[in-house]
Amino acid sequence: MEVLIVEDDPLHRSYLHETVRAALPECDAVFEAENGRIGERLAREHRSAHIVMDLQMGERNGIEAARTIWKERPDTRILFWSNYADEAYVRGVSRIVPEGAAYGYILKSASDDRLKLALRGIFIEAQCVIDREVRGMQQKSLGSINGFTDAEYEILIDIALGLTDRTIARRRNLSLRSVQNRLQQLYEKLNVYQAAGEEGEEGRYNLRARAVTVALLRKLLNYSALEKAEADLGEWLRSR
Amino acid sequence: MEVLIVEDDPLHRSYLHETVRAALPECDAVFEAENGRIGERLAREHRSAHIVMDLQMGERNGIEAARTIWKERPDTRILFWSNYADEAYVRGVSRIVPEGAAYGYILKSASDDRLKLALRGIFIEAQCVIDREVRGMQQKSLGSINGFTDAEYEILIDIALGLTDRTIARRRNLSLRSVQNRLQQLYEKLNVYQAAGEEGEEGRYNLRARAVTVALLRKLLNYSALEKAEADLGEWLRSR
DNA sequence: GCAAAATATGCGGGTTCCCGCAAGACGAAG
DNA sequence: CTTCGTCTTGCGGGAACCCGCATATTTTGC
Repeated sequence: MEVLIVEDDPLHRSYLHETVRAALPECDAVFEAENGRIGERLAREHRSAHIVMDLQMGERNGIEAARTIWKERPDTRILFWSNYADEAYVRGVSRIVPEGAAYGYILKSASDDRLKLALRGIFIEAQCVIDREVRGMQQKSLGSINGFTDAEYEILIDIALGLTDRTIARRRNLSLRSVQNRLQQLYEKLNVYQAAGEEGEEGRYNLRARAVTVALLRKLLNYSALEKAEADLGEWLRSR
Repeated sequence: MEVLIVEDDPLHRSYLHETVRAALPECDAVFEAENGRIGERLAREHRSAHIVMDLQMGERNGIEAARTIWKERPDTRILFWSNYADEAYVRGVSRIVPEGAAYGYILKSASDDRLKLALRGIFIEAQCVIDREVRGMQQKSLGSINGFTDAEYEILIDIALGLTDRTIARRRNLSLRSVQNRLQQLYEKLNVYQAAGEEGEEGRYNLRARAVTVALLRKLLNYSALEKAEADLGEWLRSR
């Protein structure tokens, strides 16, 4: 068995290396990549079937790397090992995992044993191993109470990018009023109406801008999600 | 000599410990704290004069911790050791460093030797040691071409928080029109006017929201800056 | 298949935002 | 003192935003 490690922090990389060696005696070789781009290349060259990957990397982040890797080999098993359980990351990952693929999501704050268990579970047993904290996020992002629809998430991204209502309507093939409906829906869910305060005039917010802030503070959105959204937008703009 | 380490990642913490021992043989004792709050407490208890600190920590980030520490003992020497050179961090740090204090800002990606040199430079020689990459940011944030005035930065934060023009005016003791002037100034500097595109109507942006996005993408703003700004806002709201 | 519920559209209006124009305030040079 | 540059404020208007109300259209559950 061969394992590929994709992680930009040298300390974490060598720690992962040791842990993989310790948890998987059947492992013959361990390769290391220090960012997503190199990770993609090595995965292609070695036909890697077992990958441990950080999500937050400078050159090319884990989600993008995983997407292209999975596009080429959907049965690759990937363990994401990340510092954060931001809803933006969790949503990003579950968006791209192929049907039936085995994968995992473990926090860096997890213990040695949890990590080792996850390594064996995913690479040997083909299970899905998701940390408790991350699991909570998944529930939320898939609906139910505090959850956000795809439609709501989409419009959140659009206003976060700074698009006008009209532009959003064109981009999503909607009427102006529908866009505004979704916005109202979003404002509702994000609790942006609270401090508007009637005639009190105290703490009045610009709903549109406030919604983005609240989403950021709640980690519904984060830098890497914004970055990706911006890239998508650029592509769309160029295509017309 | 005693050194206090404030860093939430266990791997980085023990690496720092070793490096401090290696670089500073005259060091008698090393204390460790795993977040800003504990760091503040230990600094107080041990009257620490030499501190190495991460900026990004869950419980209480490095900038806040440093501020309270420096408030109690302005001659404390602090080496910030961070993953990022975001302008938001750099600006945050240079805002709080006391007159004449010795401090440093080293990136985690720097080599062993750079870190050791910085440790000796700051703790023994009382120099200021700022990494090249970080230095670049400082130039920018202090004025000149691509730089932002305090006024511009302030209004950027206010719209990022989602305040209305009127609220901003009250908060900053300005007239409505002045607020809007500063906004125009900000839009100018952030290059938000480019894709507005005349009658073409293509890619028209909501300037206010777009400005925040651009600032985030350029790392003029980041999560921790937003978090702090939100706390400040809450305080101001309560005070009236 | 049908009723109920959710979602999408159009219209009209009040509010906020964005900004050109012009007039005062203040400090820095000359 | 004058003049220039920068900052501030007021006014007015066009555009965008927020949203209540009423009407299609689609989806869902039975």
